[in-house]
Amino acid sequence: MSDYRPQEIEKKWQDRWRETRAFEVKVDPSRPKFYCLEMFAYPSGHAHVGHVRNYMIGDIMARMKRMRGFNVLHPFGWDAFGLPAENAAIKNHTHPETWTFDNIAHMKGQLQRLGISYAWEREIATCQPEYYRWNQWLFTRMFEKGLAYRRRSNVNWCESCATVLANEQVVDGGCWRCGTPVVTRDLEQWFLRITAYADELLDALPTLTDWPEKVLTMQRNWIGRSVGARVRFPIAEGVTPTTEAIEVFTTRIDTIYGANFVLLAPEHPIVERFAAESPDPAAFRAKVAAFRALDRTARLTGEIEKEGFATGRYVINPFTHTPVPVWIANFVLGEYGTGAVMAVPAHDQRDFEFARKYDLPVTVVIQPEGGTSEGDELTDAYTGDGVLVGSGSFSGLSTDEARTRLTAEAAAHGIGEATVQYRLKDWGVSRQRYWGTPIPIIQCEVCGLVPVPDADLPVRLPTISEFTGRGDSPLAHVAEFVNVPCPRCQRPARRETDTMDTFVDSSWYYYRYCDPTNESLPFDPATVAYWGPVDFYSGGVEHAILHLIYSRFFSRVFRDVGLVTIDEPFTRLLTQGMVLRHGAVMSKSKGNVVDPDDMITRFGADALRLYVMFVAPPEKEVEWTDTGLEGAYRFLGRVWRAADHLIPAVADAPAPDGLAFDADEKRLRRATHRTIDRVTRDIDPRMHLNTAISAVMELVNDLYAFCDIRGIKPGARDDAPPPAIARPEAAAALREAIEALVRLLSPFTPHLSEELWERLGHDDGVVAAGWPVFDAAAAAEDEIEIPVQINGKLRARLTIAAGASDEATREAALALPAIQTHLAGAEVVKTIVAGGRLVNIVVKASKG
RNA sequence: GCCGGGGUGGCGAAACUGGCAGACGCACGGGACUUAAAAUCCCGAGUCGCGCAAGCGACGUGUGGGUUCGAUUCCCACCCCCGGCACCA
Repeated sequence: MSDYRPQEIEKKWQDRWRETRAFEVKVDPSRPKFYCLEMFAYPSGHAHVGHVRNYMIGDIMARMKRMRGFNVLHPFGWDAFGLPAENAAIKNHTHPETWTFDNIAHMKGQLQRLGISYAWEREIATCQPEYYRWNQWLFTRMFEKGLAYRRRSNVNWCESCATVLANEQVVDGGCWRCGTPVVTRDLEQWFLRITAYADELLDALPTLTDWPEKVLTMQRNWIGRSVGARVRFPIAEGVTPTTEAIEVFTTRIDTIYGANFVLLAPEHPIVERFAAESPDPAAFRAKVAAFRALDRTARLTGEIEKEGFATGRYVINPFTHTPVPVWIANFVLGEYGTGAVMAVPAHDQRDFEFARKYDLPVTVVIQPEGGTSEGDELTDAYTGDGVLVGSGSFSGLSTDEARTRLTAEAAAHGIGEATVQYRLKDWGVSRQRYWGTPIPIIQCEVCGLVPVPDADLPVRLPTISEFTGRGDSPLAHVAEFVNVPCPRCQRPARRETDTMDTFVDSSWYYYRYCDPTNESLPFDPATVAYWGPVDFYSGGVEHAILHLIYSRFFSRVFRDVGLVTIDEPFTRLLTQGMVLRHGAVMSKSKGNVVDPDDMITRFGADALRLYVMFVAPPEKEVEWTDTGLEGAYRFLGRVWRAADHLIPAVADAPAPDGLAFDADEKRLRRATHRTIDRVTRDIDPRMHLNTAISAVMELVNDLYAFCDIRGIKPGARDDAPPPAIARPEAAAALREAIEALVRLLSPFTPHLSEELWERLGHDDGVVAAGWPVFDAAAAAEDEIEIPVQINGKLRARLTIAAGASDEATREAALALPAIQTHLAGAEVVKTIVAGGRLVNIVVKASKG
């Protein structure tokens, strides 16, 4: 018998897990698999408790599933490429690789001290050539399929990070990493054609039934499919159409008879020609330039005054056959749709405001159900559905029907067609930085863009010593890297010097864990067929539209190159809440981080794990409190004292089967088995880890209450003699409770549980022992206490045999003295007996 | 504006299918042990009123209505907080 000394037992078990490679697994088709994964970590240096909460959540799941007989894959690794390593190199003159691996070593130690049950043999770091070689391999496959392509375009540029950002990486107009406002640059860039999968990515969302609604909504918004039509408005010479046309995209073709003018984005290709052909090209161009110079962020977020000017040109509305003016407007986006819109001021709020501002006509073509309106009288656009008016032969149709009919009509005349437009753009993956995967392409003057042959992969990142952080891609300055013969014609050629976005690395790492050392393929298809998909994936919600949409895309690319057969990589997703301190997210700059190592030193990893899991459900944010952690530590001391002190007294206890338990012992056994049931369901599927822990706490309280009644003193000091327990039945019930308790707690507090389990005389560990088995008979109540209400107000409690008939329950309730008192002089209207749960007597108040 | 989540004691929270609101814990108060303190063990506690007391009563889950024998839970309207999207035609 001894005190609870977490530092000793935690070290002991962590050493043992490492020595026995306790969490290593292999493919075993005879057992059900469970792939449990937490989003891997960027090796920033130190993990704080906000980061490690996520690893704890996954570990609870992994450890519980292991005990329940699953073959559990629970790996970990490092998202090891990225800018901070390079920035640190610039600042401290250390090589990014040194910085990265030093950080990995430190953080790995932190995770091991937390007792997270990772299969460390499978650890990967994405900056290793053995890993990024397969980024290059897949990029080549995508290039071959036309899914990776290069084009010049306006891209998002972060001045501070000196690199391009994908659309997904622009948050509120700023860089997702550093917040610097994003500017536009015109660059030659590599793109991955995620839009080829846009429909599939959207349509499969409803199959993700175990994802949070919030994430599904965010992805749906991000993909932003809108169904509409393209319609061509011929450019007019006077009032006659020419053969040239401006094409618009609209979701409201039903309003086309009310299209009073057409608006062009300042970036629209025809703008320059209109300028050149205008009476005063210089003034025209100046106005366009002013629009284009508007702050990009403000333009995208709509925080600008809507302005425009007439080009002096007209197009013919192809349905009304009347000329309408063409304006250039600052709020029309060049990169969406066709960069031109038909403006229907009566039925679009933006167009309405624009028309009123510049005194343009407003023609009503949709009447709301039962209402009428005139363009002159409108104070707002009517954007709802209704019935068409003033729309030629289409008048009288519903908006819904009109959309179909007008689209068909346009198609029949070759002036338009149905089309689908996405907000989602192709993924720009070129980065003008060093610490990333080299893009495996060689540019030859004769052959064009030629992929590096698979046999020559990986294209290794050359070691460079100078990091300036200035200007273009660092690799462009490494002559030996850049100047290579063309793989096809052997003439001198140049290597691509940009590196890949690090989100490429994280888009498929979960498959690599299944087969992390494969040297001939990214992974063996049969191995991934066994382990995949990830059954339980947890991480921060900040990846809802970055990592999680890219991964769904990559998983499909792997499917289409024949390496996997599933569509969706993650079956169940949990987005964990952040840990706050003083109301703010922990960050080094705010100086409010809690270092897990400090807490482990003071209270042990088990107490830290228990506290973080107990304080709130996993999805919720939590506020860190030291007193809460102390409470968890106190509780574990209480568990330790009960278990360790009683072990000698219960060591020889008989098995519970067939024993004649008395009332107290039965009550304890009931508590034990009810707790097993509750904890089991609370962890999986409910993931209410906080209530699972409170159920265990209640069992501990019940155990102490039992000891109190029997005069057993588990809380006695170290030097007290072990208590004697007279009845073998009592010892049996106690041992059963302790053994259940230790195992129910073991996903949360693995070190403490293993230690107590060993001290209880088992030498094969809690995993081998398995999850405690619920015994419904032992959990059953003989008698139950149910509330008795009068008119919904609690008036008395009734103790009655479990399973009593409704009639017997009713009579017993009515006979209670407290009920009799309340019923005096009242008339019972009816009595509701909710089987075994409640009695409610409905009365009418007596008059007078 | 649209979408999603939420609002419950001093605090973190619980209540699974409409059935005892506040489990469990933190902080707090009392008792036992101790020369004393810490630790530990036991007990108490939503608010208000009456009572010396055991107890009794009223009120109580953001606000207002509704459905129901019964509502934290379902419906309608509204207020507030958090997250996401947003001039996307």
